[in-house]
Amino acid sequence: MAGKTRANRSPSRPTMVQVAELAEVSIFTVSAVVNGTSPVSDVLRARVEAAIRQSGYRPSALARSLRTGQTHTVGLSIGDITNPFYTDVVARVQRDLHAAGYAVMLCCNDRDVTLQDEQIALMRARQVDGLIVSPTGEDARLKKALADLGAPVVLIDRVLPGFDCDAVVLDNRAAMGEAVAHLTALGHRRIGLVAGIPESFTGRERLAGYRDALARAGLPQDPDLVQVGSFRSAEALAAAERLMALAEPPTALIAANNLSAIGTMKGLSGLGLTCPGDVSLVAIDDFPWADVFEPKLTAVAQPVEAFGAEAARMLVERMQGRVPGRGRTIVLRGTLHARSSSRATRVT
Amino acid sequence: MAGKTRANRSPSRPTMVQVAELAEVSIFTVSAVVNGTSPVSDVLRARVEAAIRQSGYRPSALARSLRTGQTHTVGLSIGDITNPFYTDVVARVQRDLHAAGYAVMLCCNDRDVTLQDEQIALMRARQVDGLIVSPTGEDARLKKALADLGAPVVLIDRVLPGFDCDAVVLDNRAAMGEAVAHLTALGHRRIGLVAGIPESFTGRERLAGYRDALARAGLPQDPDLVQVGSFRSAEALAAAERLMALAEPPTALIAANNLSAIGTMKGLSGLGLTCPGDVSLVAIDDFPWADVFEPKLTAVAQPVEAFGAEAARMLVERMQGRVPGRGRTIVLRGTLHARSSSRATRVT
DNA sequence: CTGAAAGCGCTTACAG
DNA sequence: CTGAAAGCGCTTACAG
Repeated sequence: MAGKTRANRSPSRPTMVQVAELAEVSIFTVSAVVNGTSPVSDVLRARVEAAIRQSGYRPSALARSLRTGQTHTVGLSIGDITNPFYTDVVARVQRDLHAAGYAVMLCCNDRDVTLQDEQIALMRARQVDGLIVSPTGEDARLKKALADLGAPVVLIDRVLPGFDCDAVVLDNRAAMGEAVAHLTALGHRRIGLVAGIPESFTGRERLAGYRDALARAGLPQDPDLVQVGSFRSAEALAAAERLMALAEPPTALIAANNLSAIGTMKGLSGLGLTCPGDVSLVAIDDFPWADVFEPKLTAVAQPVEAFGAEAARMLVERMQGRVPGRGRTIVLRGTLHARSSSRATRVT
Repeated sequence: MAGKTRANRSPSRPTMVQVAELAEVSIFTVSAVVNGTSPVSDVLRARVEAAIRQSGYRPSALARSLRTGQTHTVGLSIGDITNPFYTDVVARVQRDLHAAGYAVMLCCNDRDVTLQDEQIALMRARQVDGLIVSPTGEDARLKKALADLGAPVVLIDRVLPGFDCDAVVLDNRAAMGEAVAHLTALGHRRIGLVAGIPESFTGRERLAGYRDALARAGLPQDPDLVQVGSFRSAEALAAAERLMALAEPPTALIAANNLSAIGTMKGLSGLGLTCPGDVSLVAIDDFPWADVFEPKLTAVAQPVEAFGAEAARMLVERMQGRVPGRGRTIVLRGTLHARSSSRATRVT
């Protein structure tokens, strides 16, 4: 081991001018070989390359961006990275965008609209070339902030009514339809919903999907069977408690997302109820460990990789100006994984 | 709803010069009121503020950074955001750094050393003011890249032998010690380890902690009882299979991290073994759902929030130049949560 | 194929 | 308290 490497501020890194002087060429020539933007004779090229190696020159992305107006940086704004759905999406977006030559700036607003506006302003100031956002709320201020960005925007998971741009969303109604159909096929007739945020696209769509599916199955709509869990564990816990406290409690529950499923399970165990013994449970969103721990959660898995890949692809297309015109919406299908948390009712 | 807001490239945003012209002052005055960097008379200030409002002027962080040499951007380089430990740490780092006025650039290298170097080079080109990194490998090239950064570095989770900088790590030996002590107290004498990466700081420390604890308990060191799971689910699955295939299989297993625990559980269920019926299991790293699904995983929880908070705090101190001198290492303690995945041996 | 020069949008000594 | 001007490190017409 060659002694300790010490972290220290480098004493002003070499600039293009210095490389030019070293190589005894003009700064233009240096730029031309660095960027391959203009043909350079072999002699000069060799001199420049030697000078670069010798000086340890690295171009300043900052200066380049100021000149070109492009930062090759993309903003990624979500509510909560801790939600496994977003974690997976972020992972894929980061990977694909890096491969396409873009860095990603991550912002989590924890569902705080003000923080969200602030973060978008921050990304605007830093002149991101594009933005992928899973919007919190549907405020006019948000839409204005996005429009003012002056860069293409791709929405993930949620659509923003009244704002035209690319988006990639789940077929929420179909996903909910599968969940309900799975349970009715098992004989369930009272199916409770631990619902999402009513003010969000996903919350509304999943609720609508639930209602549609009940209707298709010829089941009545009982408002008591829908309790808002706000896509959060603690709220879902309370919602599950309310559902199971009904005079005629449901025999099955649907959790509107991953965190709701955990909260619902907590609520049940707090009440001393077992799943699927006392109630069946189906969730929208899958977990990597759902196959392993008990009850093995029946879930409608979202194609998280596709979410990230499609969002990154569409954004890159827009940033490169390859796709003019109005926003495109990609609708992805979920996949039901039937496991042990849902079972047939005893009396059919 | 006032019609659709259309996402479009703004036709060149207003500049400081334009604001100055509008307000009929010098560009210096505009800068002074924008940054509060120099006192300005009330009359001029009012004119400037009006001009800013009227033109919708927003300063360019890019131009400012080029001048000042500070980007107020921090790099965050980790192996895999999908690992819940890093997810939580990233969440906290992002929050604290944003509060301190820094944006964060996220890079995941998926344990690819080459990709890691590339991403560090990318962040260097973008002139990040600092870097938080959970290093993949301990290569000399990596240490050189970090030193060349010319900005303070804070290590998370892993220390880099031969590179002096701030770091925040778990007391891995103590954590392992607690896991082993918990199991020996339950009467276990053959305790298998689904070990981490031998070439990493955490892998080595946790293994050493396991060995020390066995010694303290007066138990023999059986090399067969240590199988490498590489901190990954698939490898851990195979390691668990090897452990349970021993002539004299262990009565308890320790998984070296969260993903190893999931892999170990998969391995067990593949072999038709139950936990804790056939084997007990203790993991380093906790899960938010560990209290809810069966078996409820006994785990040594890492203080993930503290990891993020301390790393962010130390980096900010360094970036502000408040703390000169050699690297500081903060060692955090884990907390054992005894749950149902570990139980007493039948014959004591 | 190569160079001298303007300019991207700011900040900041230096004068007044 | 205010202004004119240099310069951060690049790219890119414009000439030759």
